[in-house]
Amino acid sequence: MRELFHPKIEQISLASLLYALGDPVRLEIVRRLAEQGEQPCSSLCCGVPKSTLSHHFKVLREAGVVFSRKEGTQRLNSLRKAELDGRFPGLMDGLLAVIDPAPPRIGATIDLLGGQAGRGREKRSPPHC
Amino acid sequence: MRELFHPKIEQISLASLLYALGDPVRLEIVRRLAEQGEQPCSSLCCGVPKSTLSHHFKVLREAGVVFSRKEGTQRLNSLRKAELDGRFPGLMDGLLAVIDPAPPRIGATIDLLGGQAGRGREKRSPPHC
DNA sequence: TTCAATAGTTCTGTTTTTGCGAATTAAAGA
DNA sequence: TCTTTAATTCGCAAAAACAGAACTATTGAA
Repeated sequence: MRELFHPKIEQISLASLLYALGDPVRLEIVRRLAEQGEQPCSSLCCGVPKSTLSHHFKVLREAGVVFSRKEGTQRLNSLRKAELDGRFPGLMDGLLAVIDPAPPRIGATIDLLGGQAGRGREKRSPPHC
Repeated sequence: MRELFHPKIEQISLASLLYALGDPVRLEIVRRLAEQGEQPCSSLCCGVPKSTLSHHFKVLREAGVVFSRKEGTQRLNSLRKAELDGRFPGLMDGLLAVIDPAPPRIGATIDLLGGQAGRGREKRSPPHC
């Protein structure tokens, strides 16, 4: 598990940020990180294959949305909220305010799917999660 | 030029909206519609092939971002701002506030490109622009 | 009415992404 | 060292993006 690439916050464009957020799975990840703080990938795996989730985290990381640090055998991800707030004032708060929380199933693992659209591309390279 | 499909505003998801906005060309289109009001596709064609632009407008339209009406030989596009404000309060304003305007070239056609990332998919079908 | 011009769309082929299962790597602990 | 857990990478099939070429619709002459 090698160290991961994190773009400098001033390098990220609004389009690439929105692109990263334009997927229901990734949006749900962001919502949970905002709500629950730092989380390992594994705590969000429900309903999505690991390899796919790894891809989504990579997209989020490369778009500057999340920061990942190694911690033993897992990787802890957190929102780069303060940095994003500095780069795009008000954007994340406005966004988090309108994310409708995925229907909560009491005490259960939550299905990350359910949204209806949003896929995309990137132009960068390194891996993730 | 047949009539176009416009989703009901309550049908659109945040993810699909963000997906549509997650492309530098589309983001620039949105910025200009917000700034200049209703515009034909042709007024935004600079630097992007017609067929590609048509695709981008289709994505925006199907994501509920723009409304298109026929007017003679052209199609006039406008932001569905009020509806979007109703569905996702504050989101578009927050977004428009942080779009950095493409470098203005005085009196010239503006190159729509220049951003660095953001592509995506959709799950719908009908055409556009 | 017929022709030409303009605005957009659709078609088609190429390239890029995505999503997922399978195999792999890394770290931690018996 | 062997196992378990966590996550990445590989490889393939399906989908989408892009852009050029061809097509359709509308307008405005001639």
